[in-house]
Amino acid sequence: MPELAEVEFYRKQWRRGLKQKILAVELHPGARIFRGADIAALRRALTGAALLNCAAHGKQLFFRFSGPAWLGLHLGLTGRLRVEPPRALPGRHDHLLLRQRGQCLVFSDPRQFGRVRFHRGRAPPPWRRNLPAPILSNLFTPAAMDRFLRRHARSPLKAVLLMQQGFPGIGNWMADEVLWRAGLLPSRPAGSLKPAEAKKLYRELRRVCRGALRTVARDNGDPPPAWLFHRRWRRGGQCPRDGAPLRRAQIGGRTTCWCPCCQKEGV
DNA sequence: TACAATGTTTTAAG
DNA sequence: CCTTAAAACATTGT
Repeated sequence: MPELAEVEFYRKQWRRGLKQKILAVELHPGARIFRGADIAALRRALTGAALLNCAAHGKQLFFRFSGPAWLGLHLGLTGRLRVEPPRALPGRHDHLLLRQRGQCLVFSDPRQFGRVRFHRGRAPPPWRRNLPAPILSNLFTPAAMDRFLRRHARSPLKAVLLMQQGFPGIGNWMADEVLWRAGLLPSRPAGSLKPAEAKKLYRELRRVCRGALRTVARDNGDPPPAWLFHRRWRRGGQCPRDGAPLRRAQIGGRTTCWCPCCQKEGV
């Protein structure tokens, strides 16, 4: 599920627990999402601690607690964060519950591709440092994007857009949306773009991120009606721009949707 | 039934 | 050491 904007939406769910103490931590010790994490230390440190800060970076979520202690969450493909009444009972896929006075913060993930990380100490944990430049930050420059594209010059554009080291927060539907709006075939080698094409890719990339944040992150709703998003899974889906039947294929290991009419091979 | 699903990580090959 | 591609992970829904 979660790409950039959905992750931001889920961050805002748990944000409702800011400044409040964790009265109890409940978790499923064997759950796969805890792989590699020190569960005993997590439980010990967070019980009685206050949630001081929350931040989203691409698809990653960071929560800082008094102590100090850090919780890193990745939602994988099916992870969600929600807020329940204080005494709510955990459902089948609710693997982590942080009970507070006013509410209970819940992390659920049926498929468990998601992940929980824990770190104790004042300094930010290793997994919180040296993160790639956020796409909407001023560190994400056209030159930086071009460098990344050239570094993966032989891979299809679609696959490169999915790389979190270069495009943090971009996932399957956002990548298709960006390429559709930029008029670029997903199968184009990333190193084959002419300057004008790279410029267009950059602009549409930022536009899609902004648009998704404005709509999806607000209330977990849908992107704007004219976006490819609404047609891409539909059988017999048509291009919102020219009505041409959409094509689908596996590119970069993922199902990819594009319009053969307005997304062209370079000269 | 069999396959695919808004994602990473590991493994292996070039 | 770097890039690239494919398989693996676990569960649900069509």
